[in-house]
Amino acid sequence: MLIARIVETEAYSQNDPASHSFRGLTKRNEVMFSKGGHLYVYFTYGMHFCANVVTGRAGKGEAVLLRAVQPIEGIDRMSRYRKHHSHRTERGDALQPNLTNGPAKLCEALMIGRKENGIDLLGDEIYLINSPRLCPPAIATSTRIGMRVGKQTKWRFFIKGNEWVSR
DNA sequence: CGACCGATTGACT
DNA sequence: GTCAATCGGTCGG
Repeated sequence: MLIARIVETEAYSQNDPASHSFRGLTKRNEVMFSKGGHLYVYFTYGMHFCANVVTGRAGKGEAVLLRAVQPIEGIDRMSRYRKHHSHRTERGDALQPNLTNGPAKLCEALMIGRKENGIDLLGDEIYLINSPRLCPPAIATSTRIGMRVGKQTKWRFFIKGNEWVSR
């Protein structure tokens, strides 16, 4: 059993030029158009996987990208699944964990890949559980990371000050 | 069919 | 800060 706390996300919707669903349904993004509560995993840059929680009604093409998680249980196994990583990395003057602080890193650490695309998150393989609700001041927002279009939309959400956030 | 490129990462100047 | 790795999806001809 691996347990991790989601500490950073980004939102994507169909009328959003940065979203995979922007140009409509394709083989690759079909899970993104499924009913909310499924896992949409995509392969990118020829080597990385990234995972999303589908959030909309069927046909809507809405999902939330998991950008960073904080290991809660099984951190030793996660560390083994991550191929090339130093435990900590620079962020300005400070050091921060390097295990699950990025969308492709967390997939590697949690062994999420092609096979996990389309998983029903209400099942027993991968699922979400509640976490104590955070008050708004504890959540920060910003523009999303790594895109050429849709840069201005502030749909990145992360726990302020959490050291497992990607940046 | 060929060309381009990406919701990234790690290594390096 | 820059850049290569590496390949499937997407689009134009």
